[in-house]
Amino acid sequence: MRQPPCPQKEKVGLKKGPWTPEEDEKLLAYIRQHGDGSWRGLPVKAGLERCGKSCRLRWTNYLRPDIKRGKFSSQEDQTIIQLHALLGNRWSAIAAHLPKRTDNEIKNYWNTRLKKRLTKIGIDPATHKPKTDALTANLNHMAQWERARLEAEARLVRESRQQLGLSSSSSLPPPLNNKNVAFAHLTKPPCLDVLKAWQRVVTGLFTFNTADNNLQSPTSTLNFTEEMLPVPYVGFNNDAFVGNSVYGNCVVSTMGSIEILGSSPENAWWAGNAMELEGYPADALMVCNAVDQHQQSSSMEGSENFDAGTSYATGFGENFDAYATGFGENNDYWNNILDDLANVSLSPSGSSVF
DNA sequence: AAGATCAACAACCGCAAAGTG
DNA sequence: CCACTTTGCGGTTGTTGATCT
Repeated sequence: MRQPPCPQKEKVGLKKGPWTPEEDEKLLAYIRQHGDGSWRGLPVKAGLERCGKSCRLRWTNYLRPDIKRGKFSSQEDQTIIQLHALLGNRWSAIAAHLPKRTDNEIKNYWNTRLKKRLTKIGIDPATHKPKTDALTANLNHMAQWERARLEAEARLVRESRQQLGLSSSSSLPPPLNNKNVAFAHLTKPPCLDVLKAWQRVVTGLFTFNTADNNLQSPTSTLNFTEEMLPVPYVGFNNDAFVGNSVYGNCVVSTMGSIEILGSSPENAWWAGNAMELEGYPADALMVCNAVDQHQQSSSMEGSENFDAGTSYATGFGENFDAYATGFGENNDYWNNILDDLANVSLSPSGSSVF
């Protein structure tokens, strides 16, 4: 025979709903004097018109002195996501790894924030796998962007030709003077053939090497063949990637291997479907559908979270819905790009890379 | 300014396992 | 072993304040 969930609730006069400060003080005073436990008889002894279960919940989830309240840190966010990928909705087990946080608080935080955040970036919070429809949406978004870029590029090429006195139908490329090189820099960021890049993701050419869909441990290794990953990828230290249920910081850049390590509390991390673009050197490019977990930047331009010194990045994140670019400070890299561009024709479309 | 909607959080409910006499 | 109580857990709902229209 099962007891009712709250044995005293049949009695009239038992209070429900939010606790008042006076009730909290009564409960605290009683527990200070007698300790917790024996919840059934506690309310009467403590002078509370509550059921014992309600008192226990209030104590364990709110009044206990060893509870930390307030904003979750990015480190805690990461831990929760990692553990949820591993353990599922076992909130008490997750809470055991987060000192001073209650399972109820973690559960609420997951349901109201983290779950939405993952959904927003195209990760199914139940499976921790990318959602196909989200990938398609991203692809459409990026296709629009690519189309706009090509149109702008074509327009600028037409304008530059007009300025140089060439007819629009001329098949001859304009002379490569400094002006054209400048245009090349502005209108033809290298290797932005994102459609092909994303196609590689969608068609699964670039797969993580987790045996199943669960995170096996806080440290995993992702492997690629050289063919899949023709350029060494330099992970930005303390960047994190979310993909195929893998979370962690990408810190290794050896050919064909990306190692996912544990988190770093003081650094921002990025969640998204990230990949390098082939054909450029290790410190070249990445496309990242990103979320700034620190929620401190409304744009990725100039963001210190990217290794801006050597990277060109494009992405759209939680706090903004437009592409932003972050040109680094490493002029050598961009000078090299300009040198490359000086050696190719300024055709209005197409990339020299793909 | 007022009502509607949303987000965040606290609390409740039901179930099950563990404990006790 | 049984009947009952206590405790723990996870899903869900209710409340409140902020934001939007």
